[in-house]
Amino acid sequence: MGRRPCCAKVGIKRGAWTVLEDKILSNHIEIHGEGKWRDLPQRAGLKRCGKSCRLRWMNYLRSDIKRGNISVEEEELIIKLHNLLGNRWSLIAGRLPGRTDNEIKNYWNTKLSKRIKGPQKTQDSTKQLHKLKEKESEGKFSMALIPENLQLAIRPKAVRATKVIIPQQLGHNNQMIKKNEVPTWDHNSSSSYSTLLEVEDDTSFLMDIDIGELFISDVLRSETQQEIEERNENDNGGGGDYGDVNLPSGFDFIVSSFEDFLNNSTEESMMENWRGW
DNA sequence: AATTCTTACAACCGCCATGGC
DNA sequence: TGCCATGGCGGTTGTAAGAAT
Repeated sequence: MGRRPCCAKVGIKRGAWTVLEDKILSNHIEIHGEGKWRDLPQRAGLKRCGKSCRLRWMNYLRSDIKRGNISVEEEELIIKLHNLLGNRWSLIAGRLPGRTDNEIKNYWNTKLSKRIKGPQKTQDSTKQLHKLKEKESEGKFSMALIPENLQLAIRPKAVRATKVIIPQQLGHNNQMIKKNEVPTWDHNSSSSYSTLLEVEDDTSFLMDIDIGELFISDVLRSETQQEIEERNENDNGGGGDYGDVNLPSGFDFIVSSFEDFLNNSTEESMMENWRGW
């Protein structure tokens, strides 16, 4: 049994929406509210696919949509978030009030992806997984070689954004450090406490993203716009503590936390703590 | 002025997660 | 437990407008 198509393809209008169609759709949603998209066109008297109506409403007609150019601040945020989240446009859009996932995706594809060129040191998780699976099918690699707990970090697609939580930070022996508490952490890197303060600022844009949605590798490879530019200028092939990945200073603390977390945890406690974060 | 190329973005498509039954 | 409807997501395509030739 096949899947029922979202709408009958015959007699359905496609392409650009007219002003009249927009008005009909807006009026209908104002009166009846969102939802029941499949039946909406019939109820509203539109010759459109329900999915198309939803998209038009979500991406264009909603009153809370911000029109106009994307500001420098927004752009910076998009870049940061993209480094951390990859092509999870809806998650990124969730951090930019008034912007839609479609808009950000388009902006990225047409402007930012070209600007941030240079050798791609990283790939998004989907591609990573795809490549690994290819290698596996060629017999050059086995997924079994990857510890099970790390396999969990390779996820082909974003799960739905749910709650947004900032992880508590780990101190020695994985003890949680309460927010606003000066950590007793004796970190070897150039800065411990100062880095913590920086991190709190630098990650403020992540305040309501569930860190469970991030991969360790995502954190490891996150770059700020400044660093991207520096890398593009120098393009020396990198170095640093993590192979050819240039680490942003602001993430030292998080990276160290993850390292301690990985080094000092049993598989069970790891999963427990991870979910608890 | 005409044609070609590029850019920007709206819209479409297929797939997947979730929830109700 | 499985099926189905629904909503949502990310990738891709289509096309209008502007720039370049």
